[in-house]
Amino acid sequence: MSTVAPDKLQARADRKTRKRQEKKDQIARSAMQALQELGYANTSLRDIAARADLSLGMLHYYFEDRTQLILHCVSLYKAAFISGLEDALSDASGREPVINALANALATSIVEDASTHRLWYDIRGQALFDPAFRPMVRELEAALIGVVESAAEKTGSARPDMGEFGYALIDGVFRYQMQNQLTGTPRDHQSLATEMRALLEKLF
Amino acid sequence: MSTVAPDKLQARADRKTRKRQEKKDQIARSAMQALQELGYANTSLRDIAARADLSLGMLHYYFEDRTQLILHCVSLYKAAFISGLEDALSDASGREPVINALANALATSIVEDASTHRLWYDIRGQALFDPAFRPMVRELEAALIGVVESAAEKTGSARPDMGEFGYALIDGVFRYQMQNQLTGTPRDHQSLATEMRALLEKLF
DNA sequence: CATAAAATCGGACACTTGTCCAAATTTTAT
DNA sequence: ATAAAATTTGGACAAGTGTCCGATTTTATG
Repeated sequence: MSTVAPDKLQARADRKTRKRQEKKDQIARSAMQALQELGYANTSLRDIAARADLSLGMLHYYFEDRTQLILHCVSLYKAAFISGLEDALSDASGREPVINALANALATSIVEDASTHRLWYDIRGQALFDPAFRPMVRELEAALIGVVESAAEKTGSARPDMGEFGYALIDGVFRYQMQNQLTGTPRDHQSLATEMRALLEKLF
Repeated sequence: MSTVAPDKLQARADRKTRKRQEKKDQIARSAMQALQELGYANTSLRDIAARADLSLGMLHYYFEDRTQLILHCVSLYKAAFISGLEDALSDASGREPVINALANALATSIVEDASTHRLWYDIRGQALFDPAFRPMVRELEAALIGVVESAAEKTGSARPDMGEFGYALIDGVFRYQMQNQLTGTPRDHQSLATEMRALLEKLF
């Protein structure tokens, strides 16, 4: 029989799993550093371990395999990017403010997090070949489509297929901007936002 | 001194290099098979050699290294895709015919060559990390931007930045269609063309 | 403090990778 | 027919990969 109350045991177990989750997140953040820099194809577990100041074995102590670790990274990316967009949108109402908020949020993300998005596009590309990544990609894209639909409603331009179609268009411009930012001529926030606003004005 | 005329020597040399080029193309076509199926990250030179019914050493006899071989594949893809689009456009004049021709050509390519485009998107993503691929990606995208500009002129809607902006938009929809075709619910030619036409009507 | 559990290390492992080369074969030219 | 050149082979090589595990250290618990 146990010498402590069941609720206390539960509390302990929760603390344990929460601590474990935090450690996983911390490892994933280090992993994202490496993946952002080197790309999916060129990042080894040793690269990740080095950046996390951890031994190789630890990675397998916290993650089943390489794929699970990378999926955890994408999960973190999703949470950050989506909630950022949703926050930007939630503060705005009315057509022009909504368009401005979205354009500004996207432009800011290009300037500040271009190499993080580069990693996302890399993983999304991998999902075209490796089914293991598809559910996560689908989840993230569904959330992005939801953001577009939400913006469409706020601007009074909600239509069937607006979410998917709008996502594809915005993503096309966003990706191209990211590519130019990293491998071409970097542009400032205003220029990026203006271009994105031009698209959103036509879309919504 | 030589026993044959210089022009004959020249002709021989040309035949040699042409034969060599054809062999390189043939190897590259086999390589594309493997790359289309497995993706950049998961395709080894042994995978390629197996599909080309060639020994491993042959690949290095014809190509300096793995990167050069893959670049040759992209070069072949470029020639085929771009000239296909240019042909489709050259036969059309007037706003609606041009829009229809472009929408149809793109939709046909989604239905027939989705996995080839998947490879292109994979390589384009690699270029974000590996500078060796960037010149080729730039070249191909410049050609695609040129196609969009050409279409814009034919529809009388040429504007500054129309090429880049239009390319980004069309690419966003095209890529999303390709992704759905391969990992989601495949659609028929008409449905794809209708969606693309809807975009082109607004763009031009 | 003692003990059990969790965390961490360091290295072994089997396998794959791109590259390279000496030798053998085939093709071409004289 | 013969020499030279081009092509092809098969395997060796070192480096790198993901995975796994026994031993050790650290942490939490009674």
